[in-house]
Amino acid sequence: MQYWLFKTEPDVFGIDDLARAPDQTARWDEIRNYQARNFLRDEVRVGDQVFIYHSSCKQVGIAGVAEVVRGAYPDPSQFEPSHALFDVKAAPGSPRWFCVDIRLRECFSQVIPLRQIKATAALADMTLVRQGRLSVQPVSAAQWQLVLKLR
DNA sequence: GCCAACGTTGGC
DNA sequence: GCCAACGTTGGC
Repeated sequence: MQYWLFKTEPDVFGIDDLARAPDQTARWDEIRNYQARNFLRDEVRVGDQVFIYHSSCKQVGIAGVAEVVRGAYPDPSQFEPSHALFDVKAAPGSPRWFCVDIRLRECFSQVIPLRQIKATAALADMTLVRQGRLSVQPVSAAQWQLVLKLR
């Protein structure tokens, strides 16, 4: 079992939307970055635990925990011509982009601020701190436990 | 809204 | 394969 951090813009789809979804389960889709895609497609497994991170919003930080309940499958949005992220180079037989399904496990009472994570010396090696712009990123077991202590 | 950092595209 | 130009991310 591995740990991950998934980013989202809560104005588009945040942890509250996940909480309201049927069975508190939703497709994690619209990833259009190769590094993130490779993690989703090749390494994210059913049962893996995921931090839900809110970006580009008032309260930037980690909002809660979810669990992967379905492994990688082709992201349907790439095949829909009307979709903003339609990919003309993708075909059902040769998908380029993948998604997974996740279910909410815990919504933190308060978002753990990015500021606080950056201020925690033991978390200085988190990908979140080192590489700001990756939307699917691995989290070590030690980092996972440390972040949970900041709740 | 600014802008740094990073990713992608495309000519050569 | 290089690299300039351009686009996107995302904190502040």
